[in-house]
Amino acid sequence: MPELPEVETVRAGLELLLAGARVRHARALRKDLRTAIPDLAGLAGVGITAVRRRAKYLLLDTTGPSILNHLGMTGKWREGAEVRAHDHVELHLLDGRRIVFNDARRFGLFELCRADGGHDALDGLGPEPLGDAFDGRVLRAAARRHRRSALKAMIMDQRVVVGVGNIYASEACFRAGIRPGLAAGRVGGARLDRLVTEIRGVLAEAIAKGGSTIGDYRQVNGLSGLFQNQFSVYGREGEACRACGSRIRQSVIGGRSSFWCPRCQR
DNA sequence: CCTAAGTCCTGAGTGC
DNA sequence: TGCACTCAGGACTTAG
Repeated sequence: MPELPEVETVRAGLELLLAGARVRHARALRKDLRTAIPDLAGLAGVGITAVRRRAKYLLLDTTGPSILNHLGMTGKWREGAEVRAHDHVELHLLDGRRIVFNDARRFGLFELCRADGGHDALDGLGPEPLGDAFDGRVLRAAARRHRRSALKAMIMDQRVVVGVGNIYASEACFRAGIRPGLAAGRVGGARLDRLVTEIRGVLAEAIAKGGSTIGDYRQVNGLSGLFQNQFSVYGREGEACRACGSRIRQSVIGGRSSFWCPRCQR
């Protein structure tokens, strides 16, 4: 899926489309996402007040229930009257526009929040990586608990820190100079501090570039992201490291394809 | 046949 | 032994 930078880019685009708009009615064209889409009749007539992000989830606040949405691997939002394959939810606005959530692989989520604004899916999530609550102490504590698991798997654990997925985990480990497969418990505190800095840095840079387009991710306005052109290691197996010239290596760590430089990362 | 941006569940293993 | 947790692997799904 879209990781934090892609979700944040979609959030900004959706906010432009939806903030201040009023829903005439909302309808599910097919309900079979990761969980069944609930009855959306309660969205008729609501105003959309804000579009927020928590972790990789989007939250559409309304004058009625908030909408909780996850893009899964292939979830997309767009504006347009044309019905396409894998359109799941359409929001018909009072001004006549049709805003659609489409998800080919159906790993996404589209639900309504409780009356108190919460949702079970948001429970137990770790701190936002770009917020003050994420610091070296967070990773040091996590590394003690997850001491035998691979460092890369640890930073992708959404209970440890949110928003880091398979692409940015490899990129952050490269920037920090740490091998992604190293057992977390064997990485010293100073190196974990450095990893915090690099996670924040790579995510912030990627947001500034509109995210990374691999396959079918698009911004709400249909444009591709640009950060894929700046990858140091992801998807570059066999190519030369831009820092030292060594061949980038690939292996499966925690079930996910992972990339690193054998010389720059120890 | 292979691979893919995510998450959830299972069952085996670990440690108090 | 019991319990709570960690950790690896597979499942879900469609497209290229």
